[in-house]
Amino acid sequence: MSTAQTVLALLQGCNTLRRLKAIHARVFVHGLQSDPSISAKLLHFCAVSVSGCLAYARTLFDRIECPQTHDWSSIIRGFAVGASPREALLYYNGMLGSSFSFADSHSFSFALKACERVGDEQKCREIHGTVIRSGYEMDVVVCTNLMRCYVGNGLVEVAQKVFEGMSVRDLVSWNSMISCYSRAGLHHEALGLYRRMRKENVGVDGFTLVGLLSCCVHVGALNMGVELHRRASREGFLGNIYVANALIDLYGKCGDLAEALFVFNGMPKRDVFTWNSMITAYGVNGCADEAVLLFRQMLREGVQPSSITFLGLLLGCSHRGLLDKGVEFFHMMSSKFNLRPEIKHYGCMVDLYGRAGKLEKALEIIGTSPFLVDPVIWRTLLGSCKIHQNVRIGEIAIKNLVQLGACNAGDCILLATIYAECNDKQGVARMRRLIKSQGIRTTPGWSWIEIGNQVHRFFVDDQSHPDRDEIYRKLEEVIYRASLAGYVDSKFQLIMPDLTCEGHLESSSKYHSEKLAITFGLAGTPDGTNIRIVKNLRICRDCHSFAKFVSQAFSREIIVRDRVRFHHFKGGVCSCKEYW
DNA sequence: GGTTTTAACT
Repeated sequence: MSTAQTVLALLQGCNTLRRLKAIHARVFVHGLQSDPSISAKLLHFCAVSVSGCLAYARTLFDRIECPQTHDWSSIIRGFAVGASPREALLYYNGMLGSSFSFADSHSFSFALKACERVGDEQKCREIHGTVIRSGYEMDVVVCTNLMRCYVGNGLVEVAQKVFEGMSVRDLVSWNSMISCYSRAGLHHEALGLYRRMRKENVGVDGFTLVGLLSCCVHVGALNMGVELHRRASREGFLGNIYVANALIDLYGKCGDLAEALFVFNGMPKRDVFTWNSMITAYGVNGCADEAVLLFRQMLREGVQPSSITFLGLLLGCSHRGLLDKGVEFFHMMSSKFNLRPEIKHYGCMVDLYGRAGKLEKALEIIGTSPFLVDPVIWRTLLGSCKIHQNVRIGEIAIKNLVQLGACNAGDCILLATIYAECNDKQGVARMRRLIKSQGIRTTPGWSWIEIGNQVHRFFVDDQSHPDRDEIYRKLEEVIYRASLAGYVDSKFQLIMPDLTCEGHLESSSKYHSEKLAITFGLAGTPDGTNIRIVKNLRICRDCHSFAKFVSQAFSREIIVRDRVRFHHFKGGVCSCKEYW
């Protein structure tokens, strides 16, 4: 065996930087430093391996007289995934200017990865141009990276164009497009892609299932999730821990705790995601006691909790009103587990104290937060002020929201409602003026309902559904039957009929989206079927009351997942016990 | 020598 071959063999088995340096010394002793295959191997190890060293890689690279394409790729890759992706782009530019080498699919892919991390939209387009000029436009891996890079820069439409333009797509490209839609918040589009995959007979793997399940969670598409669960089971993916974790999350966030627990119990191996998903599932469904029991079991089994574990626990405590327990967990984080509470944990504490009526204490928590205060935390406080009709602290909250430039119509409406409930007409008028003067935009409210595998979305007073005439006729009937059961139409009841949960101020809206969705569900599913609604905002008093009486009048269980929690309506009562 | 996956305060 020649010395060069011996060195290459040594490199093959090398797994530490110390060993590598020893090999490097040997390379010098034998005068092999200019052997291109050896320097390439050395460089690749230093730039890419976890036990490598980027600074050392840079030294090695600088010593290569005529770097070849794979040398450039290694150094670009190292920096692209490391601490300074900007530097990767500098090397990419260097490669383009070099006369010894040319860019190939690998170097393009790594440069795009760097570009995605840097967040340079212009550079992304520029690389795209070079890709086309270099004839790599049809390369599957390059296109996949282009898609990711565009989405990372907020250009999902361009990513979609790249995807549609591909002449050959492999499963990774499909999975990546699903992930791109998901990152852009276009969950419905991602689920639409799955329909296309079925039509075009593209199979699925664990990546596909996890991506799709996550989309189902976001839009509350339980039926679709159940179908994916069946498919996962049929095709042997239930042993995939990612898939099983995503299923627990799906069932938890769709209000089916029994099924979540069934998946959890069936897992031979669990990681911290598994425990966190199940604890959070209990938390969001208002089962704090179960969440705490599970947490204890987690510790008994020797799993180290993460900060997310505590978020699930705190969430559970605040929705159940377990003030002392929540405070205990908050302190336990740092004292027992060396975890620093993050801004979201402070948010939970504000919620916890606020809901319990301790608004001064909630305000104090905001003051002690070492983080830059965000709008969400003030909005949380404002929500508590609404529950406890506290004008003074409500005004502090809105002032801070205005200062942060984050005050939205929903916030103004919340405070206006507090004023109205305290019969402060001037206060209500001030809020109206604030909305007008600041040109504050309202968030349109919408509700989803899934019938079969189709998700139907309704806006307030929606006119876009093809069956709208029939839906509105049915709605009149539903309101009539609900009122026989005791429902009082809000039009005669509210102090401010135009200040409502869906944020419509100017034109007094008649039918909130959940009323339309519930009606559509009653008409479109067999008697006795549960009706599941997902809503982007909080449910308002009127719709809450409506849902209660409908559940009684039609003997249906109605499950509404609003922006923050579940309401299970059954026989005229709601699981939230009027506390939300 | 490369590409795709999960949970998180209102």
